[in-house]
Amino acid sequence: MTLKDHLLYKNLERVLGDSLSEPEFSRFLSVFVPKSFDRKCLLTEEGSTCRYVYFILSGSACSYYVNEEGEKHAIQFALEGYWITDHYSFFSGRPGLYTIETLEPVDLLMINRDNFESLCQSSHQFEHFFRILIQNAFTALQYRLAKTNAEEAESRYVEFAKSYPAFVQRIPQYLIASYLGIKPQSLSRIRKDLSGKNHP
Amino acid sequence: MTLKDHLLYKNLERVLGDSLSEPEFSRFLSVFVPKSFDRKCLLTEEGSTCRYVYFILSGSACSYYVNEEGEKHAIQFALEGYWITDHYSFFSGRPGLYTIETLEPVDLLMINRDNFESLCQSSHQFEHFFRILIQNAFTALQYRLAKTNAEEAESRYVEFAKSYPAFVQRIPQYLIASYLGIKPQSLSRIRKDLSGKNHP
DNA sequence: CGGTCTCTTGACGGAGTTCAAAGCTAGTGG
DNA sequence: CCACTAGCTTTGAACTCCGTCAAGAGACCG
Repeated sequence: MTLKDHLLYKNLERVLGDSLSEPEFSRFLSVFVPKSFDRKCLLTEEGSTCRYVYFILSGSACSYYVNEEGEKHAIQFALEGYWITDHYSFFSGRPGLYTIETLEPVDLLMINRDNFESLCQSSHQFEHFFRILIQNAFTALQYRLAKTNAEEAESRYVEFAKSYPAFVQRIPQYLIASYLGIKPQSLSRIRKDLSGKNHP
Repeated sequence: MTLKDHLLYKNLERVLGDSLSEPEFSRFLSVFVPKSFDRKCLLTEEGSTCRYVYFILSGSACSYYVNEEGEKHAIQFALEGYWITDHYSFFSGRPGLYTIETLEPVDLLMINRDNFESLCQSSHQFEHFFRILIQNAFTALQYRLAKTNAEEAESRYVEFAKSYPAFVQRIPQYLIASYLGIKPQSLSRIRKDLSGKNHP
Protein backbone atom coordinates (compact mmCIF):
# COMPACT_ATOMS: atom_id res chain seq x y z
CA MET A 1 0.00 0.00 0.00
CA THR A 2 2.03 2.96 -1.26
CA LEU A 3 1.07 6.59 -1.82
CA LYS A 4 0.24 5.72 -5.42
CA ASP A 5 -2.57 3.47 -4.28
CA HIS A 6 -4.31 6.42 -2.66
CA LEU A 7 -7.71 7.15 -4.20
CA LEU A 8 -6.75 10.81 -4.54
CA TYR A 9 -3.49 9.92 -6.30
CA LYS A 10 -5.40 7.88 -8.85
CA ASN A 11 -7.76 10.80 -9.33
CA LEU A 12 -4.89 13.17 -10.09
CA GLU A 13 -3.09 10.59 -12.18
CA ARG A 14 -6.03 10.24 -14.56
CA VAL A 15 -5.42 13.86 -15.60
CA LEU A 16 -1.72 14.40 -14.98
CA GLY A 17 -0.39 10.96 -15.86
CA ASP A 18 3.00 9.77 -14.60
CA SER A 19 4.40 13.29 -14.41
CA LEU A 20 3.05 13.54 -10.86
CA SER A 21 5.91 12.67 -8.50
CA GLU A 22 5.31 11.14 -5.10
CA PRO A 23 6.82 14.10 -3.21
CA GLU A 24 4.60 16.51 -5.14
CA PHE A 25 1.53 14.42 -4.43
CA SER A 26 2.59 14.22 -0.82
CA ARG A 27 2.64 18.02 -0.63
CA PHE A 28 -0.78 18.10 -2.30
CA LEU A 29 -2.23 15.57 0.12
CA SER A 30 -0.78 17.34 3.17
CA VAL A 31 -3.10 20.34 2.91
CA PHE A 32 -6.21 18.14 3.00
CA VAL A 33 -7.85 17.39 6.33
CA PRO A 34 -9.40 13.92 6.71
CA LYS A 35 -12.76 13.68 8.43
CA SER A 36 -15.64 11.26 8.91
CA PHE A 37 -19.36 11.90 9.11
CA ASP A 38 -22.48 9.87 9.92
CA ARG A 39 -25.30 9.75 7.40
CA LYS A 40 -27.64 12.74 7.25
CA CYS A 41 -24.95 15.23 8.25
CA LEU A 42 -24.91 18.66 6.61
CA LEU A 43 -21.44 19.46 5.24
CA THR A 44 -22.62 22.92 4.24
CA GLU A 45 -25.97 24.65 4.39
CA GLU A 46 -27.88 27.12 2.24
CA GLY A 47 -27.23 30.62 3.58
CA SER A 48 -23.87 29.81 5.17
CA THR A 49 -20.56 30.14 3.39
CA CYS A 50 -19.22 26.85 2.08
CA ARG A 51 -15.63 26.81 3.30
CA TYR A 52 -14.38 23.53 1.81
CA VAL A 53 -14.07 21.40 -1.26
CA TYR A 54 -14.65 17.76 -0.36
CA PHE A 55 -13.12 14.64 -1.87
CA ILE A 56 -15.07 11.51 -0.95
CA LEU A 57 -13.03 8.46 0.09
CA SER A 58 -16.02 6.28 0.98
CA GLY A 59 -19.76 6.66 1.36
CA SER A 60 -21.96 9.12 -0.51
CA ALA A 61 -23.26 12.67 -0.38
CA CYS A 62 -25.57 14.94 -2.32
CA SER A 63 -25.82 18.66 -2.99
CA TYR A 64 -29.29 20.10 -3.46
CA TYR A 65 -31.16 23.33 -3.94
CA VAL A 66 -34.24 24.09 -1.83
CA ASN A 67 -36.97 26.18 -3.47
CA GLU A 68 -39.60 28.36 -1.79
CA GLU A 69 -41.91 25.38 -1.30
CA GLY A 70 -39.16 23.66 0.67
CA GLU A 71 -38.62 20.97 -1.95
CA LYS A 72 -35.10 19.56 -2.35
CA HIS A 73 -33.71 19.50 -5.88
CA ALA A 74 -30.59 17.41 -6.27
CA ILE A 75 -27.70 19.14 -8.02
CA GLN A 76 -25.04 16.47 -7.75
CA PHE A 77 -24.40 13.07 -6.23
CA ALA A 78 -20.95 12.10 -4.99
CA LEU A 79 -19.62 8.61 -4.27
CA GLU A 80 -16.05 7.59 -3.41
CA GLY A 81 -13.61 9.25 -5.83
CA TYR A 82 -15.91 12.23 -6.46
CA TRP A 83 -15.34 15.91 -5.63
CA ILE A 84 -18.18 17.99 -4.25
CA THR A 85 -18.69 21.57 -3.04
CA ASP A 86 -20.92 24.60 -3.47
CA HIS A 87 -18.77 26.18 -6.18
CA TYR A 88 -20.56 29.48 -6.05
CA SER A 89 -20.12 29.94 -2.32
CA PHE A 90 -16.66 28.42 -2.05
CA PHE A 91 -15.08 30.62 -4.70
CA SER A 92 -17.01 33.81 -3.98
CA GLY A 93 -17.08 33.53 -0.19
CA ARG A 94 -20.76 34.51 -0.27
CA PRO A 95 -23.66 32.71 1.47
CA GLY A 96 -24.30 29.33 -0.16
CA LEU A 97 -27.13 28.52 -2.53
CA TYR A 98 -27.06 24.80 -1.88
CA THR A 99 -26.95 22.31 0.94
CA ILE A 100 -24.61 19.32 0.94
CA GLU A 101 -25.77 16.33 2.94
CA THR A 102 -24.23 12.92 3.51
CA LEU A 103 -26.46 10.04 2.38
CA GLU A 104 -24.31 7.29 3.84
CA PRO A 105 -21.55 7.41 6.48
CA VAL A 106 -18.65 9.18 4.80
CA ASP A 107 -14.87 9.36 4.98
CA LEU A 108 -13.56 12.36 3.12
CA LEU A 109 -10.73 14.83 2.63
CA MET A 110 -11.43 18.55 2.82
CA ILE A 111 -9.46 21.59 1.68
CA ASN A 112 -10.19 25.22 2.48
CA ARG A 113 -10.03 28.18 0.13
CA ASP A 114 -6.62 29.50 1.20
CA ASN A 115 -4.97 26.14 0.76
CA PHE A 116 -6.78 25.57 -2.51
CA GLU A 117 -5.65 28.87 -3.98
CA SER A 118 -2.07 28.51 -2.76
CA LEU A 119 -1.88 25.00 -4.23
CA CYS A 120 -2.98 26.47 -7.56
CA GLN A 121 -0.61 29.45 -7.29
CA SER A 122 2.41 27.45 -6.24
CA SER A 123 2.05 24.77 -8.87
CA HIS A 124 1.10 25.09 -12.49
CA GLN A 125 0.51 21.33 -12.50
CA PHE A 126 -2.17 21.49 -9.79
CA GLU A 127 -3.86 24.47 -11.39
CA HIS A 128 -3.93 22.47 -14.61
CA PHE A 129 -5.48 19.54 -12.79
CA PHE A 130 -8.30 21.64 -11.41
CA ARG A 131 -8.83 23.33 -14.78
CA ILE A 132 -9.36 19.95 -16.41
CA LEU A 133 -11.49 18.73 -13.52
CA ILE A 134 -13.90 21.65 -13.76
CA GLN A 135 -13.85 21.52 -17.54
CA ASN A 136 -15.05 17.93 -17.50
CA ALA A 137 -17.69 18.75 -14.93
CA PHE A 138 -18.87 21.64 -17.08
CA THR A 139 -19.09 19.45 -20.17
CA ALA A 140 -21.15 16.84 -18.35
CA LEU A 141 -23.44 19.46 -16.84
CA GLN A 142 -24.08 21.08 -20.20
CA TYR A 143 -25.06 17.72 -21.62
CA ARG A 144 -27.39 17.06 -18.69
CA LEU A 145 -29.10 20.42 -19.17
CA ALA A 146 -29.51 19.81 -22.90
CA LYS A 147 -31.19 16.47 -22.16
CA THR A 148 -33.37 17.96 -19.43
CA ASN A 149 -34.73 20.53 -21.88
CA ALA A 150 -34.95 18.28 -24.92
CA GLU A 151 -36.01 14.81 -23.77
CA GLU A 152 -38.94 13.29 -21.93
CA ALA A 153 -38.71 12.13 -18.33
CA GLU A 154 -38.66 8.43 -19.21
CA SER A 155 -35.71 8.60 -21.59
CA ARG A 156 -33.83 10.87 -19.16
CA TYR A 157 -34.23 8.21 -16.49
CA VAL A 158 -33.19 5.40 -18.80
CA GLU A 159 -30.01 7.26 -19.77
CA PHE A 160 -29.30 8.13 -16.14
CA ALA A 161 -29.71 4.54 -14.97
CA LYS A 162 -27.46 3.32 -17.76
CA SER A 163 -24.77 5.95 -17.12
CA TYR A 164 -24.82 5.79 -13.32
CA PRO A 165 -25.96 2.33 -12.21
CA ALA A 166 -24.23 2.81 -8.85
CA PHE A 167 -26.41 5.85 -8.15
CA VAL A 168 -29.59 3.88 -8.78
CA GLN A 169 -28.40 1.32 -6.22
CA ARG A 170 -27.34 3.72 -3.50
CA ILE A 171 -29.29 6.98 -3.84
CA PRO A 172 -32.92 7.27 -2.61
CA GLN A 173 -35.43 7.44 -5.43
CA TYR A 174 -36.95 10.76 -4.44
CA LEU A 175 -33.54 12.41 -4.84
CA ILE A 176 -32.99 10.81 -8.22
CA ALA A 177 -36.42 12.08 -9.22
CA SER A 178 -35.52 15.63 -8.24
CA TYR A 179 -32.20 15.28 -10.08
CA LEU A 180 -34.17 14.43 -13.20
CA GLY A 181 -36.58 17.32 -12.63
CA ILE A 182 -39.68 15.22 -11.82
CA LYS A 183 -41.68 14.14 -8.74
CA PRO A 184 -41.04 10.86 -6.87
CA GLN A 185 -44.51 9.60 -7.83
CA SER A 186 -43.73 10.13 -11.49
CA LEU A 187 -40.42 8.28 -11.26
CA SER A 188 -42.18 5.42 -9.52
CA ARG A 189 -44.67 5.18 -12.41
CA ILE A 190 -41.90 5.40 -15.00
CA ARG A 191 -40.06 2.51 -13.35
CA LYS A 192 -43.25 0.50 -13.28
CA ASP A 193 -43.81 1.09 -17.00
CA LEU A 194 -40.21 0.17 -17.79
CA SER A 195 -40.33 -3.10 -15.86
CA GLY A 196 -43.44 -3.97 -17.88
CA LYS A 197 -41.57 -3.28 -21.13
CA ASN A 198 -38.51 -5.32 -20.11
CA HIS A 199 -40.50 -8.37 -18.98
CA PRO A 200 -43.51 -8.48 -21.32
CA MET B 1 -6.61 53.15 -28.89
CA THR B 2 -3.98 51.00 -27.20
CA LEU B 3 -3.76 47.27 -26.68
CA LYS B 4 -5.39 47.71 -23.28
CA ASP B 5 -8.58 48.96 -24.90
CA HIS B 6 -8.97 45.64 -26.69
CA LEU B 7 -12.16 43.81 -25.68
CA LEU B 8 -10.12 40.66 -25.12
CA TYR B 9 -7.64 42.51 -22.88
CA LYS B 10 -10.49 43.74 -20.72
CA ASN B 11 -11.83 40.20 -20.54
CA LEU B 12 -8.48 38.88 -19.30
CA GLU B 13 -7.97 41.86 -17.00
CA ARG B 14 -11.21 41.17 -15.13
CA VAL B 15 -9.64 37.90 -13.91
CA LEU B 16 -5.89 38.62 -13.94
CA GLY B 17 -5.93 42.28 -12.95
CA ASP B 18 -2.94 44.54 -13.68
CA SER B 19 -0.49 41.67 -13.55
CA LEU B 20 -1.10 41.08 -17.25
CA SER B 21 1.65 42.90 -19.15
CA GLU B 22 1.16 44.26 -22.66
CA PRO B 23 3.82 42.00 -24.19
CA GLU B 24 2.26 38.95 -22.57
CA PHE B 25 -1.19 39.95 -23.83
CA SER B 26 0.30 40.57 -27.22
CA ARG B 27 1.62 37.02 -27.30
CA PHE B 28 -1.82 35.78 -26.18
CA LEU B 29 -3.60 37.75 -28.87
CA SER B 30 -1.19 36.64 -31.60
CA VAL B 31 -2.43 33.05 -31.64
CA PHE B 32 -6.03 34.10 -32.29
CA VAL B 33 -7.29 34.36 -35.84
CA PRO B 34 -9.80 37.14 -36.54
CA LYS B 35 -12.72 36.29 -38.79
CA SER B 36 -16.14 37.67 -39.78
CA PHE B 37 -19.36 35.85 -40.56
CA ASP B 38 -22.80 36.77 -41.89
CA ARG B 39 -25.85 35.92 -39.86
CA LYS B 40 -27.07 32.31 -40.00
CA CYS B 41 -23.60 30.86 -40.49
CA LEU B 42 -22.69 27.60 -38.80
CA LEU B 43 -19.41 27.93 -36.86
CA THR B 44 -19.54 24.25 -35.98
CA GLU B 45 -22.06 21.52 -36.61
CA GLU B 46 -23.37 18.52 -34.72
CA GLY B 47 -21.42 15.45 -35.84
CA SER B 48 -18.30 17.36 -36.91
CA THR B 49 -15.38 18.08 -34.63
CA CYS B 50 -15.44 21.58 -33.22
CA ARG B 51 -11.90 22.85 -33.85
CA TYR B 52 -12.06 26.30 -32.25
CA VAL B 53 -12.95 28.33 -29.23
CA TYR B 54 -14.54 31.61 -30.32
CA PHE B 55 -14.37 35.00 -28.64
CA ILE B 56 -17.08 37.35 -29.94
CA LEU B 57 -16.01 40.93 -30.73
CA SER B 58 -19.37 42.04 -32.16
CA GLY B 59 -22.67 40.46 -33.11
CA SER B 60 -24.21 37.38 -31.55
CA ALA B 61 -24.24 33.60 -31.79
CA CYS B 62 -25.96 30.64 -30.18
CA SER B 63 -25.07 27.03 -29.46
CA TYR B 64 -27.89 24.52 -29.52
CA TYR B 65 -28.66 20.82 -29.23
CA VAL B 66 -30.94 19.17 -31.80
CA ASN B 67 -33.06 16.25 -30.55
CA GLU B 68 -34.52 13.37 -32.59
CA GLU B 69 -37.58 15.44 -33.54
CA GLY B 70 -35.26 18.03 -35.09
CA GLU B 71 -36.05 20.67 -32.47
CA LYS B 72 -33.32 23.15 -31.56
CA HIS B 73 -32.61 23.55 -27.85
CA ALA B 74 -30.45 26.55 -27.03
CA ILE B 75 -27.46 25.81 -24.79
CA GLN B 76 -25.81 29.22 -24.71
CA PHE B 77 -26.10 32.68 -26.19
CA ALA B 78 -22.99 34.77 -26.88
CA LEU B 79 -22.78 38.51 -27.48
CA GLU B 80 -19.65 40.69 -27.78
CA GLY B 81 -17.23 39.86 -24.97
CA TYR B 82 -18.48 36.25 -24.63
CA TRP B 83 -16.63 32.99 -25.26
CA ILE B 84 -18.37 30.13 -27.03
CA THR B 85 -17.49 26.62 -28.20
CA ASP B 86 -18.63 23.01 -28.07
CA HIS B 87 -16.54 22.15 -25.00
CA TYR B 88 -17.10 18.45 -25.33
CA SER B 89 -15.97 18.26 -28.93
CA PHE B 90 -13.18 20.85 -28.68
CA PHE B 91 -11.42 19.21 -25.75
CA SER B 92 -12.05 15.58 -26.68
CA GLY B 93 -11.60 15.92 -30.44
CA ARG B 94 -14.73 13.79 -30.92
CA PRO B 95 -17.74 14.59 -33.13
CA GLY B 96 -19.70 17.51 -31.74
CA LEU B 97 -22.98 17.28 -29.87
CA TYR B 98 -24.02 20.85 -30.59
CA THR B 99 -24.30 23.32 -33.43
CA ILE B 100 -23.10 26.91 -33.14
CA GLU B 101 -24.85 29.41 -35.37
CA THR B 102 -24.45 33.15 -35.78
CA LEU B 103 -27.65 35.10 -35.08
CA GLU B 104 -26.31 38.46 -36.27
CA PRO B 105 -23.27 39.31 -38.44
CA VAL B 106 -20.27 38.54 -36.26
CA ASP B 107 -16.66 39.61 -35.83
CA LEU B 108 -14.74 37.16 -33.71
CA LEU B 109 -11.37 35.74 -32.72
CA MET B 110 -10.77 32.01 -32.90
CA ILE B 111 -8.14 29.76 -31.39
CA ASN B 112 -7.51 26.10 -32.18
CA ARG B 113 -6.76 23.29 -29.77
CA ASP B 114 -2.99 23.19 -30.26
CA ASN B 115 -2.61 26.89 -29.65
CA PHE B 116 -5.00 26.75 -26.73
CA GLU B 117 -3.10 23.97 -25.02
CA SER B 118 0.31 25.51 -25.65
CA LEU B 119 -0.88 28.84 -24.27
CA CYS B 120 -1.95 27.00 -21.13
CA GLN B 121 1.26 24.97 -20.92
CA SER B 122 3.60 27.88 -21.55
CA SER B 123 1.97 30.23 -19.07
CA HIS B 124 0.62 29.50 -15.64
CA GLN B 125 -1.18 32.87 -15.84
CA PHE B 126 -3.18 31.91 -18.93
CA GLU B 127 -4.04 28.50 -17.53
CA HIS B 128 -5.26 30.28 -14.42
CA PHE B 129 -7.38 32.59 -16.56
CA PHE B 130 -9.10 29.71 -18.30
CA ARG B 131 -9.58 27.87 -15.02
CA ILE B 132 -11.43 30.86 -13.57
CA LEU B 133 -13.36 31.37 -16.80
CA ILE B 134 -14.69 27.81 -16.87
CA GLN B 135 -15.27 27.84 -13.13
CA ASN B 136 -17.55 30.86 -13.46
CA ALA B 137 -19.34 29.28 -16.40
CA PHE B 138 -19.85 26.10 -14.39
CA THR B 139 -21.25 28.01 -11.43
CA ALA B 140 -23.74 29.86 -13.63
CA LEU B 141 -24.77 26.67 -15.40
CA GLN B 142 -25.37 24.84 -12.15
CA TYR B 143 -27.61 27.66 -10.98
CA ARG B 144 -29.53 27.58 -14.26
CA LEU B 145 -30.12 23.84 -13.98
CA ALA B 146 -31.29 24.17 -10.37
CA LYS B 147 -33.82 26.79 -11.46
CA THR B 148 -34.93 24.73 -14.45
CA ASN B 149 -35.74 21.80 -12.18
CA ALA B 150 -37.16 23.77 -9.27
CA GLU B 151 -39.12 26.73 -10.68
CA GLU B 152 -42.08 27.23 -13.02
CA ALA B 153 -41.67 28.49 -16.56
CA GLU B 154 -42.95 32.00 -15.79
CA SER B 155 -40.53 32.74 -12.95
CA ARG B 156 -37.67 31.28 -14.98
CA TYR B 157 -38.45 33.72 -17.77
CA VAL B 158 -38.79 36.66 -15.37
CA GLU B 159 -35.38 35.93 -13.87
CA PHE B 160 -33.86 35.43 -17.31
CA ALA B 161 -35.23 38.72 -18.61
CA LYS B 162 -33.97 40.54 -15.53
CA SER B 163 -30.50 38.96 -15.66
CA TYR B 164 -29.99 39.21 -19.42
CA PRO B 165 -32.02 42.12 -20.80
CA ALA B 166 -29.72 42.34 -23.83
CA PHE B 167 -30.63 38.78 -24.81
CA VAL B 168 -34.34 39.56 -24.73
CA GLN B 169 -33.68 42.44 -27.12
CA ARG B 170 -31.48 40.62 -29.60
CA ILE B 171 -32.29 36.89 -29.48
CA PRO B 172 -35.35 35.47 -31.28
CA GLN B 173 -38.10 34.41 -28.90
CA TYR B 174 -38.26 30.80 -30.04
CA LEU B 175 -34.62 30.34 -29.05
CA ILE B 176 -35.16 31.94 -25.65
CA ALA B 177 -38.10 29.58 -25.19
CA SER B 178 -35.93 26.55 -25.93
CA TYR B 179 -33.22 27.93 -23.59
CA LEU B 180 -35.83 27.98 -20.82
CA GLY B 181 -37.05 24.49 -21.72
CA ILE B 182 -40.49 25.49 -23.05
CA LYS B 183 -42.21 25.93 -26.44
CA PRO B 184 -42.40 29.28 -28.28
CA GLN B 185 -46.20 29.30 -27.93
CA SER B 186 -45.90 28.94 -24.17
CA LEU B 187 -43.40 31.79 -23.92
CA SER B 188 -45.70 33.96 -25.99
CA ARG B 189 -48.54 33.27 -23.57
CA ILE B 190 -46.30 33.91 -20.54
CA ARG B 191 -45.27 37.29 -21.95
CA LYS B 192 -48.91 38.13 -22.59
CA ASP B 193 -49.82 37.27 -18.97
CA LEU B 194 -46.90 39.31 -17.63
CA SER B 195 -47.78 42.41 -19.65
CA GLY B 196 -51.28 42.15 -18.18
CA LYS B 197 -49.82 42.01 -14.65
CA ASN B 198 -47.49 44.97 -15.20
CA HIS B 199 -50.19 47.22 -16.74
CA PRO B 200 -53.40 46.24 -14.91
C1' DC C 1 -44.28 43.58 -53.12
C1' DG C 2 -44.13 38.41 -52.44
C1' DG C 3 -42.33 34.81 -49.73
C1' DT C 4 -40.47 33.04 -45.64
C1' DC C 5 -39.70 33.13 -40.97
C1' DT C 6 -41.44 34.53 -36.41
C1' DC C 7 -44.94 35.61 -33.15
C1' DT C 8 -49.71 35.33 -31.53
C1' DT C 9 -54.02 33.21 -30.38
C1' DG C 10 -57.63 29.53 -29.80
C1' DA C 11 -59.23 24.83 -28.85
C1' DC C 12 -57.94 20.49 -27.46
C1' DG C 13 -54.86 16.87 -25.55
C1' DG C 14 -51.42 14.65 -22.65
C1' DA C 15 -47.27 14.19 -19.69
C1' DG C 16 -46.48 14.99 -15.31
C1' DT C 17 -48.49 16.92 -10.73
C1' DT C 18 -51.36 16.94 -6.74
C1' DC C 19 -53.84 14.87 -3.15
C1' DA C 20 -54.62 10.97 -0.55
C1' DA C 21 -54.01 6.53 1.37
C1' DA C 22 -52.00 2.29 1.88
C1' DG C 23 -47.74 -0.72 1.82
C1' DC C 24 -43.03 -1.26 2.63
C1' DT C 25 -38.36 -0.77 4.55
C1' DA C 26 -34.75 0.42 7.45
C1' DG C 27 -33.10 2.61 11.43
C1' DT C 28 -34.01 3.06 16.56
C1' DG C 29 -34.81 1.90 21.00
C1' DG C 30 -36.68 -1.04 24.43
C1' DC D 1 -33.72 -9.49 18.78
C1' DC D 2 -37.90 -7.92 17.81
C1' DA D 3 -41.31 -4.18 17.69
C1' DC D 4 -42.10 0.37 16.56
C1' DT D 5 -41.87 4.35 14.06
C1' DA D 6 -40.55 7.54 10.51
C1' DG D 7 -39.57 8.04 6.07
C1' DC D 8 -39.66 6.13 1.45
C1' DT D 9 -42.22 3.98 -2.33
C1' DT D 10 -46.30 2.65 -4.68
C1' DT D 11 -50.83 3.27 -6.52
C1' DG D 12 -55.32 5.50 -7.81
C1' DA D 13 -58.15 9.46 -9.33
C1' DA D 14 -58.63 14.17 -10.46
C1' DC D 15 -56.35 18.07 -12.11
C1' DT D 16 -53.18 21.56 -14.45
C1' DC D 17 -49.60 23.44 -16.80
C1' DC D 18 -47.65 23.19 -20.83
C1' DG D 19 -47.63 20.97 -25.50
C1' DT D 20 -49.85 20.07 -29.95
C1' DC D 21 -52.35 21.32 -33.91
C1' DA D 22 -53.98 24.85 -36.68
C1' DA D 23 -54.67 29.30 -38.61
C1' DG D 24 -53.83 33.95 -39.05
C1' DA D 25 -51.11 38.37 -38.22
C1' DG D 26 -46.98 40.59 -38.40
C1' DA D 27 -42.03 41.39 -39.59
C1' DC D 28 -38.19 41.10 -42.26
C1' DC D 29 -35.41 40.28 -46.35
C1' DG D 30 -34.56 39.52 -51.16
